[in-house]
Amino acid sequence: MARRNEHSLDEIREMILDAAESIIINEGYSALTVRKITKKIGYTVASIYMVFTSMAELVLQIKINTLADLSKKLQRVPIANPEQHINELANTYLHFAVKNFNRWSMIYMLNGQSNEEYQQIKNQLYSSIETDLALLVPYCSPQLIKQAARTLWNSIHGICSLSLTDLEKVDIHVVEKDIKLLVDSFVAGWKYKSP
Amino acid sequence: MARRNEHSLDEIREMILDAAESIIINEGYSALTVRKITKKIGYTVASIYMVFTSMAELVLQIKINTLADLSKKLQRVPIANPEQHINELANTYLHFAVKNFNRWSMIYMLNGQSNEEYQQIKNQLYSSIETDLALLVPYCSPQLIKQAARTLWNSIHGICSLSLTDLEKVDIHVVEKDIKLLVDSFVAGWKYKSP
DNA sequence: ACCTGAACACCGTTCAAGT
DNA sequence: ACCTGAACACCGTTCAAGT
Repeated sequence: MARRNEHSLDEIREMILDAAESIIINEGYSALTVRKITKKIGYTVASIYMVFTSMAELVLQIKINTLADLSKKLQRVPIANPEQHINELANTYLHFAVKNFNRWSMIYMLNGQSNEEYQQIKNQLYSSIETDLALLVPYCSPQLIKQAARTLWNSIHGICSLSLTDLEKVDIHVVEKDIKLLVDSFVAGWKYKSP
Repeated sequence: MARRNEHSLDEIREMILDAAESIIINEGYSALTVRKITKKIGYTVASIYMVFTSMAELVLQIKINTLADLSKKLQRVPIANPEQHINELANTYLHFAVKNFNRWSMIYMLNGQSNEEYQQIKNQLYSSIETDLALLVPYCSPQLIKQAARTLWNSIHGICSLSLTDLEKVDIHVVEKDIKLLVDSFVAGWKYKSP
């Protein structure tokens, strides 16, 4: 056997990514194995190493794709007054996490590799909030804006993360209210305390 | 072979937990295997199933022990004015996470099992903040106090979590400042917005 | 009753060999 | 050049058997 030439290497790469993604979506990250992926696309186990150096690289690519999806959703949030816009962004993040729970929770699994592209797309997530905060407190130094954006965004993530994983029986409306409480309180306090 | 009777089952259980904990501390959670644990204590692989039903149960027990350690540290934080006390608690949490990074990050690894004891000890973490918040805004309903405590604590965790894992080259002083910014802003805004 | 040895059904990764 | 088959060194878990 060998030599089928039905698909180009690029096509095989895409087939693998698609198969892996659907396994993650349907069965969760822990169910992802090389054997399951390659069986799904009709190739042998070893074929995956023609297009990826390791499982870790495949996983990183999937993480990047998920972040890209998320980033697109956030960019589509309509511009409004800053406070409302931040609340909308946070809510969009929460609902993305709920709807794409298996893909989303995978992003933050510890240990993970990382690369330039990954870091860059993560920084994008902060930047949208930065412009809102800059509008709220004019004359604030860019450095403080960056700090506030990072702090607030990490906080939003913390609420989503613990609320959705701790026990899934948490009502989503409770999480929505927690996020609103955080954003409103933080913004109000930050405005008040800033020059 | 078989039958050595050098140790009671309870002793073996403790030896296993100690060995597992030191593997996690030194090599990280991903390095933890049944074979490594049992080799360390001089027993065979199968012996672990005399005292634990599965690796998952062992891992849950270690998580509980870590949370108990953390809870003790938090309880030792001296009472001060509410705002200062919350800041001290948050800082204690951060430093526990840094010093016990491998044990701490393991607690929040998704998928994990859970039981009564685990949930109970997690709820303890919120309660210390609740009393502080109640002092800050008298006549606030217990329900809103609970919500604020949960929201703030989850936010603190989010900052620690993303800051420490995203890339460990983050300066701890930066994280300290982010946490202070969160706590001060949130508390100021929450006080202002509450009845 | 306590503990073992060996097996079972899995992993990710490698690589000589086949077309 | 593309792809395979088979092996390697691992996993967690089980269980008949030995003392």
